[in-house]
Amino acid sequence: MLRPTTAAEIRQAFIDFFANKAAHTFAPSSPVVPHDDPTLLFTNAGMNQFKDVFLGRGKRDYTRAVNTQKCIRAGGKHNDLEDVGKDTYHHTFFEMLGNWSFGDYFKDESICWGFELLTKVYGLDPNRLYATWFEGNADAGLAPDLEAKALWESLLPKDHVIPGNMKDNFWEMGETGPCGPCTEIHFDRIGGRNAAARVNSGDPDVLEIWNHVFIQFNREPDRSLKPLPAKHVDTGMGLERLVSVIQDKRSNYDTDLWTPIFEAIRVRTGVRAYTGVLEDHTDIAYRVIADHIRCLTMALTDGATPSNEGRGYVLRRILRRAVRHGHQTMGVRGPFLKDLVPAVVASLGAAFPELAPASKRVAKLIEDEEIQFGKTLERGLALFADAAARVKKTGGTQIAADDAFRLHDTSGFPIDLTEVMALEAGLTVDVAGYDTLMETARTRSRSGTSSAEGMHFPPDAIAKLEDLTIKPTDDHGKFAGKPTNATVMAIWNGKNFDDHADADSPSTLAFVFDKTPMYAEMGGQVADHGSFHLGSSSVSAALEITDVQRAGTYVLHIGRVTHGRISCGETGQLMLARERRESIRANHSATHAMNAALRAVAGSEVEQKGSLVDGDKLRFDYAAKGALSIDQITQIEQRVNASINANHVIDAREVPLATARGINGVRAVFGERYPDPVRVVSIGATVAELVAKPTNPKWSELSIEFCGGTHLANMGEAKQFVLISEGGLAAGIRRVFALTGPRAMAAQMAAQGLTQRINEGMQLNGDELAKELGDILKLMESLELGAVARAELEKTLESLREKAKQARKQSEGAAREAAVKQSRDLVDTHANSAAPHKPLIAMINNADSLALLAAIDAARAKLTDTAVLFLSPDFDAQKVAIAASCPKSAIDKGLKAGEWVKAAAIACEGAGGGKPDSAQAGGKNPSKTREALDAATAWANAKS
RNA sequence: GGGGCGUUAGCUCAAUUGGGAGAGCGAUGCCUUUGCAAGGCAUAGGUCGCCGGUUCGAUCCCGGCACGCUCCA
Repeated sequence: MLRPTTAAEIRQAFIDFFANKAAHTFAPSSPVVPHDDPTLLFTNAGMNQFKDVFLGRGKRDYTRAVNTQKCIRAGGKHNDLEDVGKDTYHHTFFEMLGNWSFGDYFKDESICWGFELLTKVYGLDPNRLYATWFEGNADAGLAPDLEAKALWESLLPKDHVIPGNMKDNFWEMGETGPCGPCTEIHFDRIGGRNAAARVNSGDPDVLEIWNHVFIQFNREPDRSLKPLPAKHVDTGMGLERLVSVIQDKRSNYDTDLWTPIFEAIRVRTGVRAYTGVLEDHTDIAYRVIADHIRCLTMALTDGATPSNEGRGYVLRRILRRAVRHGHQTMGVRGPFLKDLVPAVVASLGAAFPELAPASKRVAKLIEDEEIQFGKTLERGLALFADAAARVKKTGGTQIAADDAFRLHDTSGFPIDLTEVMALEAGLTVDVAGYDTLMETARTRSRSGTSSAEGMHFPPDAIAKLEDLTIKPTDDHGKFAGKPTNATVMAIWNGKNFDDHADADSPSTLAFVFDKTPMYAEMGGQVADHGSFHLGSSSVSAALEITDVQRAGTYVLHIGRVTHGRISCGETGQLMLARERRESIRANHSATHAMNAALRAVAGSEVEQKGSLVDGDKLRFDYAAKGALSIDQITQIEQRVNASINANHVIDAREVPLATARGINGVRAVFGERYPDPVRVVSIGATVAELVAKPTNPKWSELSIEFCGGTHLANMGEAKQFVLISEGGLAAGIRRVFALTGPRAMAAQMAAQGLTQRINEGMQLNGDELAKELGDILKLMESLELGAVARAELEKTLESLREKAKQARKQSEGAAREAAVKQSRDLVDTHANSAAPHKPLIAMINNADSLALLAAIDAARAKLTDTAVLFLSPDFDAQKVAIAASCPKSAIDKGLKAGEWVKAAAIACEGAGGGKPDSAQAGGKNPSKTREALDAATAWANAKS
């Protein structure tokens, strides 16, 4: 057999070896974005998709598996982001080859097959291989793994078999959970020597290539270890490293996994070719950009989007790092990463067929994000220029720490970027001060976090229930949801199991029953609420249930005992909150109908990204290019309501997965794994009809989804459907909210009422108009309204707004004119008086502060060298407006406007101030206007 | 989840002890020019994100909310 040499051949050889040789099932890589595990930022190990098996919560219909898993290590616990580019082997995205045994084979087969694959198939020299085994740990009560040691000594020279400690050779999944010893296979790139001492020493020429984990214990909450009944094998071998070893390259980046991508970068940017030098800036940029574009292409293909939080934020940072290296080192301007996507698809598209169809969408996402970053970059550059200018102005040479920090904190400029820019400007940066600020910001951010933990039900609790031979909860009644006689099987208080629970117990408890009619939170549908009662004629004890969760095969009913005592073994009646369930059903069925309508109206490329159905509303997220138009929203509503009016039948039934996938037009959520058989929910035809003729082209017009939720029997029960809002969630992702039933009808009524009010409002004038407009705007904010109705109302409101604005301007203008006219009369009289340079102090009627200022302006235009003070009482508002203006000659004599108005204001129980040449004030007692005039006169006289 | 920054004319942004909201570009009109490019003059355009509070007075201070950017976890 020919030795595999290219990366593609090496990958395929691994899969073929385990599939052909030892009957492993090829389990394709799960998405790099773990849609169903919120605790995980990205898929970061091959075992992620089998976590439920190791935890004892799930099963597969095979016991041996093999694949190459797409992994990302960036952000979160495993973060290799900062190291990428600096060395030969850190990557944000990489492939992990792995083989698994679920309670099937163990150490013997795992080690021997591994050795055979490496030496016989890949042709590695056994004399360059080293293996480590777990030496044991007395403190932890762990025996040495002599079995692994003996196996290796039968395969390798004895001095190539090395003991290892807890840190290197004992693997734990988390604080608690499955764990066990592991054995690592290392390879010496140099050869012809004994490199045992270099193993695990950080020498890049002696590297770990394959880790075999033997899961045989469960770490209990009390830190003790309990042997597992079913032992598992979990192995992982980084493809990029393996390829470098087989291709005899000293760096992962020198293999055929990277060279085509480097070439694409060279062509696009026009820089010199990659030379593989570690410290060289251009070569660093090559490595960073190549690594990051692989990571981005894969993550975006699998449904992630760059955003400002969570995994989306990690991706945004990765993209910006790549852009920065391109700009700074390679001198690229404008979006360029997007042009590298085809190179990644060409490189990995055969192994991961999902890449090619997504490539256009991915390139667009990347381009949008690059453009967006361009804007932020410009703002930051302006900030930096400002900071640098300030430094130079004061003759300094160092950018201040808080400037550097602000650049980082508000514009996302990493400190090293600021340093480079400072260097170019002939400056340095106060990095030590920056670090201090960074640390205080970090602690402040941390101190703000408060963790409120919900009901925790660890895997060992599930195991204990199994030990007590408690049967899985029978939840077949959840779709019918009828009151059910159920027996209490267990009561979990968050830490232990109790025999009974009393009303005076303050804590929230989780109850396990033998059967239940309640729906546990799943698939975007919230849990039922309900209650459990003991006693036949009168209720002797009651449990109020506010949450229902699944834990393995059990259903937890979470809530508190409201009176009496409930003990294990007792039987009572379990009922769910009927009305709430009804509206959840209506909302869920409407979600399906809307999904189909959305696809019909906005095009088949809209892809569901998630949904949430509760008793109040339905929420639906989907990937799409742009916003829905009002017209499209109208069409969607019409389609769903047409289905309601036609009273379409809704049917649900379990169907073998293969059959179900064959139904024309069936919809499945991106990245979701489905059980077999899978439950199919269809609207407009029964599942039996679908299965009878799966290829019928008519089906593509119906709503057919895989779904485990509760639904109506007929669409007519939803009564009415109204889409209330549509908006963007992140780039490329839209979110809509909608209502059904009574709430939908209420939204329509509200819209009608508002339309009428707006039309009637057009008859109003002046203050009444302004007040009505304010009331209407407030109502529009607080009411649930259809998106279409809202848009129409906004349009209608436009003219009302315009009218109110005109009315306001007109009344302001009229008041100003009246004030100005009075002012002119006063000025004429004053100018013709005996002492035209004496301060003019007078009262104006019906002038607010703005009109008063206009009156002052008018006076100043005529009496250029006379101080003027006007005031105007308003008895309705219980206010006195005061304003004054003083020419330079008066100010020189001490007649300052600010102090002048203050004197007048104090006399009418107010206050005020302003600049010497112009000032405003106000009084609170208009009946003292006379006193204010007198005070102003007296004060002015004292100054002249 | 928590922190920081921001939201001012159609666009890009100014505006400090809290005291009459500005520039540039764009728009409109007029002028200059054989025409173009351009130039000159003038004009319009603002609930200073929304709501509340403090104050005689809030774009500015305080609190809440919305949206955007950004950092930390």
